[in-house]
Amino acid sequence: MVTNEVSTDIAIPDPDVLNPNCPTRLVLDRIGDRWTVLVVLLLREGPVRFTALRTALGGVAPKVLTQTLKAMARDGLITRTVYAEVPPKVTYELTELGHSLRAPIEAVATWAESNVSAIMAAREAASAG
Amino acid sequence: MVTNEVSTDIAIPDPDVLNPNCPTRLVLDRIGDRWTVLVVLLLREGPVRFTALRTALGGVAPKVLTQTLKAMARDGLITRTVYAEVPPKVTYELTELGHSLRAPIEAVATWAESNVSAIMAAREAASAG
DNA sequence: ATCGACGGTAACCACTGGATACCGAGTACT
DNA sequence: AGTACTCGGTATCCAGTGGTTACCGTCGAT
Repeated sequence: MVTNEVSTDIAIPDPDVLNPNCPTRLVLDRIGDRWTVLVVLLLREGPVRFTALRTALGGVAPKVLTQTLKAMARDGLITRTVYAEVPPKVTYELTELGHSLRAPIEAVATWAESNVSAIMAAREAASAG
Repeated sequence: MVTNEVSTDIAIPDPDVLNPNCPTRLVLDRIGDRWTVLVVLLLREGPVRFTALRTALGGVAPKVLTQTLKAMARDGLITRTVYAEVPPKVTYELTELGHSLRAPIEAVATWAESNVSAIMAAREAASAG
């Protein structure tokens, strides 16, 4: 009586990412976030300041970046460090959990880089035909 | 005058995913899409019909699913096959490109499944504190 | 003649991402 | 002394996308 009563239309494969009621969906939502992936990539080398992130991301609205960072911090992916200085200094850094996310994210990024041309070609063909 | 004048705040790492002007961003947008990842996962085993997808995804709005599938087809990730039957039958299937996306996506999905508990814990701790 | 299956489209709403303006503390400049 | 500037945001408003519900077209079964 553990996970026997799967009564949906389709057989649910091993990973329950596909189960709408599973919290893994929340994780996918986070990763599906427009900026989270990029932020992880940017924090690879170490702590980065708010404005540096903003610049590197190419002009995200500050509100949105704040939202993203807050959500990531809440989920334990990054830590936020405030320095009692003026002008203010705040840095963000990957936690261990955040670092563990690097590998999968980099896999996706690498795929993206390798296959952009194919995708662009398909897109052109679609709009041309 | 090739790529020597990196004059941003931050050093831009090898992958130009971080370059806002690079089409890789488009790819990330596609992957960042709420449903694309799930669709790829669902199409692993072979062609699947529209309604089956819809059911398995747990009640996506048909409009949104159509949008997602159209975008994926346009980008060469899946093919759409219409059968001249009644009632209508349409199946979607991963292309070779789509299959190549499986590995990175499954890496992310696996990570999600392994780390949901940690994330949920962090989230609880955040809301409790 | 009507209903139902399937794969959508049409019209409408809500929420989130985005752009812009502004703030507050302190320091350097004039 | 007054002003401008830095940094890390918040406040306000707008747009675009995801989401919901209703409906369509075809044809076989009832």
